[in-house]
Formats: sequence, C-alpha cells, structure tokens
Amino acid sequence: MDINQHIESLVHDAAQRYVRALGREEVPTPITIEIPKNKDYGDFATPVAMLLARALRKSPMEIAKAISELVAADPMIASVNVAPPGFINFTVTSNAHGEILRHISNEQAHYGHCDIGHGKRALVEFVSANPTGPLHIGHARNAVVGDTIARCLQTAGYAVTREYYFNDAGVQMKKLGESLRARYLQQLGVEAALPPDGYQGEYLVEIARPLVSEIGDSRKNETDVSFFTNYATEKTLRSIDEDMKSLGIAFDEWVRESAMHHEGKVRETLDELKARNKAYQHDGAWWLRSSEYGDEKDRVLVKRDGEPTYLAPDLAYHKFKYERRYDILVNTFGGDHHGYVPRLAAGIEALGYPSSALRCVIIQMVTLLKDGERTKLSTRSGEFITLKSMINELGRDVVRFFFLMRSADSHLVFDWELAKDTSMNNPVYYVQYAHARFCSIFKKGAELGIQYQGAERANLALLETAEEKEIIMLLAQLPQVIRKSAEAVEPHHLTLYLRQLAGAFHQYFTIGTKKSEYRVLVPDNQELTQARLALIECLRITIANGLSILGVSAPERM
RNA sequence: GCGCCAGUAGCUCAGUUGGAUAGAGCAACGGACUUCUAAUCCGUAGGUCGUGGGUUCGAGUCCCGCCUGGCGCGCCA
Repeated sequence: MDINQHIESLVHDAAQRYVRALGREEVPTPITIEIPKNKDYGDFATPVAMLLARALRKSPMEIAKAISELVAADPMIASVNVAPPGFINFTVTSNAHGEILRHISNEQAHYGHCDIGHGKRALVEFVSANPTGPLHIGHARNAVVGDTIARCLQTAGYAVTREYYFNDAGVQMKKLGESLRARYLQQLGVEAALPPDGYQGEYLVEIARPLVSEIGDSRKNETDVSFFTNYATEKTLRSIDEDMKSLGIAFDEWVRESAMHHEGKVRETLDELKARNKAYQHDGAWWLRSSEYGDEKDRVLVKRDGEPTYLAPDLAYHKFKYERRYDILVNTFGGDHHGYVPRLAAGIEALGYPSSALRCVIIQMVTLLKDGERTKLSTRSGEFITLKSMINELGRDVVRFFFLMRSADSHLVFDWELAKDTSMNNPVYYVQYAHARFCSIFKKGAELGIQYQGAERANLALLETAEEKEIIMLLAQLPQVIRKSAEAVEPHHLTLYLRQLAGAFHQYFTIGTKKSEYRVLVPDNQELTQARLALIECLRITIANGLSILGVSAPERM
C-alpha cells in the first residue's frame, strides 16, 4: 500500500462527494496532499477546503469540517482535525505504519519503483562532448546528472536509452587530425609544427607514441589528414568511454555527426524545411524561420559557402531522434549553451515535430574551490583537472554524490577539500554510514543468537516511539520522491531525501546508546526486537535502493 | 543594449510547484563514547528570504519596476 496515494484518493473521493451533495458537478482544483513541516499538525495535511472555498462560496472552515467527517471512518486514519484558516490534518494509525513496513519488506529491491512511464521510451542524451581531448571536471557534472536522470526514469517505469552525440565533422576535426600528424612526425624525429590554433595538449603525444610502434613511419608522407583524424577520434572516444565507465555510466548509443551527412540526413532535413517553407535564401545563405517559433531571430542553416552550420546536422540528428519514436527526449546542456535551446526547439517545430517531447536540462557551471582559489569551469575553458584524475583522487561515490546534492540549474561551487575529506564532514559518508550501521546491527544480532523472522511475522504495532513513527512516515516517501525526481528531471531531490532519512536514523540510533531500552536489540524482549529489526530492514532497503539510483555504493561496513 | 538564469544564516545550498512558527551541512562556541560503529548525536548562536510595489484568505515561491552577479547574444561549434 502506498499511504500517500491512499490519503490522496481518500481526500479526493470525500471532496467529490461533498461537492456533489451541494449539487455541483466536479472538483475544480487538484487535490494536494502535504506533509506538514510542523509535526504537531499530524502526518498529512491538505489545503483543499481553502481552494474550494471561493467556487463553493462557503467558508473554508465549514468545508474542511464537512470533508474531515467524510474521511474519519477510514481504517488508516487515527484522527482528523481542522485548523484555521481551513487545513485538514491527518494522523495515521499504527496499523498504517505496519502496512508501510510490510510493503517495503515485500518489495525489497523493487521498493520505490513505480510505473508512471508505462514502458514509454525515453532517450537521454548527455555529455556529448566532442572527441578532441580528455574529459575534465566541467563534463563530470553533466555526465553524473544525465546518467542519474536516466536511472530515475528507469525506476519510474520508462524504457531508457542513453545516447552520446558527437561532432566528428568539420574544421575542428580536421585541426585535430593535423595536430596528431604533427605529433606523429615529431615522434619520428621529423620537425613538424602544430597548426595554428591546433590542439596543444599532451594527450596527443600519448596517442602518437603508440601509433608509431603500431604503423612505424608508413604514414610519414601522407598528405590526406583523414587517417589521423579518425585515429585520434577513435582513441579519444575509447578514453571517454573508459571515463564514463569509471563513473558507472554506460551509453547504449553513440551517434556521429558524420553519419548525419553520409546517410543523407542533413540534406533530407534541409529539403524538408524548404518544402515546408520554413527555410529561405537570403544573402546567399539558407535561413531557418526560427523567429516564427519564439526564437529571437532567424538562424543560418547553410552558409554562403555552401557549408552547413552546426544547427543543420543537429536538426537532422533530432529528426533522427523523433524517427526512432521516442516518447520523451531529455537533453542536457551546459549553462553556456542555454541560448541554443529556443533555436533547437524552433527547428523541431518547423520540421513538424512536437517540441513538448523535448526536456532540456540546463546544467550550470561548476566553480572549483581548491587551495583557496576559485576557478570557473565551463565545458569550453579552464580544464586543467581531468575527469580521470578527479575520480582517482576522490572516488566514484564522492564525485557522483557531490554533483547530485544540488539542483542542476544552479551554479555549483565544488569544494575540493570537503570532497577529499574522507574522515568526517563529508555528506556522502553520512548516508553510507547509516547503511553500514544497519548491517552492523544485523550482524550483532546474529552474534547474540537473534534470528530475524521477517516483517510479516513481527508485531509492528510495538513501534510506537515518536522517532520510529517519524522514520516510518519518511520511509513511505521514497516512491513520491522518485516520482518527482523523474517527472521534474531533478535527481537532487533524491539525494536530499536520503540525507534526511539517514539523519532521522542516526538520531534514533543515538538514543539507544544512552538508554538500552531504546536499542534495536533488546535481548530480554524478543517481540520488540523483531519489530525494530523490521524497521531496520526497511531502512536498509530504502537507503540501498536510493543510493543505487544515484549510482553510489551502499557499503556493509565502514 | 537585448535575452536567459540566479540573489535565502559568515560560507555552500535546500525549501514538497502558493500553505501553518523559513531549514540543513560547513565554520564558531558548549556538551555526549564501560552497552547495537563517535564517519554519530544533543545544545547555543546566527535571517528585513537583494530591493520597492502588486495579486489573495495566505508570497521565499506568482506578476511589474529597480539593484547586483553569472551566462548567452557569429554565415563558431
């Protein structure tokens, strides 16, 4: 039983009945159920009476009183009361608490999953950095947030594909090839200069070295640069893939811009836009009528020299997304690319596709705070710490958790010293430590010869302290939190929830260190011990499932 | 100049889509380990939610003006 849904439908039905009794047809406002910040107000609250007051021309208090009488008989409701200016507050029964725990215990690793997706297909495109060099911290936030959005959607019942799109055509790629060729020649002892604005980084030297042992000097006099471009691209992609794997991320599809050209998709897209009269020629270039769709101005699709801009193949790529019949398309963008979104949406509409299927997630810049200095990191600048070294130094769990603590669309200051602090103060360990404590309790129980019998057989009504009730009500929130994270594509809600839940547990646990009758394991009270072990089991399941969605490990000891 | 995003405790940030007395972590100060892990817990202190109006039963949240900061405004990608 999901207690949230139960309360919601209870209030909904009661409101319907009340409205109908007044001779009205429908409830004009959606039913909202809240969890009051102040515990004195109970487990749940609804402001529905105040929302109805105007339409019904009755006082909120009167409506609240009437509705509360209609729900009072429900077996899950211990008490209902009405508070001014018209809140209805509920407290649930201990029977409801027991139901919550039995449900979690039955669901196990599946607890928290839901099916708002109904198996609909979701495409999550993220990172999509061009293969011109190693990934750095600026990419890491995008990678982690994108992957966790994908995980949330999966847990919410979507069939998810993770996709990486990269630009392997155009001048930048040519420059990359020329740069590698220069490094290759240098390795052979030939004097060769990097092209102007070439790629200076050491990593091309590291690619050139094995290249020499692989092919010797057989390409020494090659004038066509494409071999070097391809070689550098493939090597870099492999290294990007390794970086992603070290973060626990596996892409299902890798789509190349060059394929959009080779397969004729760019031409096809341009023809389509022309046929729809959404592209026009002006000053020798082809323009998209993006201003018809809310963009600031029209945009160039094909330059005067006949070369397409970035936009044309990207629209072909997005057309390709729609052709594959995905129901929702999630895109992550670096904060410095937010201005591109209206243009993309305009192009999609111009092609006749609904841009409402597109969910653009802006992932704001990261400022690195290290050695007392602040460095701004965009995906285009300031990269001197590679993603690889970041993971080596901090570990996957820390990197993932840190980027998931904050909402993606606000700027983030990454405190390197705090992230590196492996002993205390690091919020990752706070949650993981809770999990380790659960496991430790079960281990200790086994040592004392206590055999956990399962939630089904426990007398859960014995869980009656305020702390226990609070934890149970928190546990019941996981499905809502996941649902919200998936619907809003905002995974940080889950991170915050896990910290809150871990906090409630640590507090509860500490009471037991002071007073032995409040410990989980009470050897002279087997029945109570069994009930509390059920609570710990449910805590373990909930924290483990949450961490799993974040891609963070749940250690059994620390 | 125009557009987008932001401004909440000394610092970093939440704030359940408009709800009741605005929260957490860090930093500061004071406490708690013969007992299930002190990587923990408790307490104290810290606020004109940038600012001025507006909308209503009710605003940190929505609307308008202003101030401050970030980003973007190319026939670059």
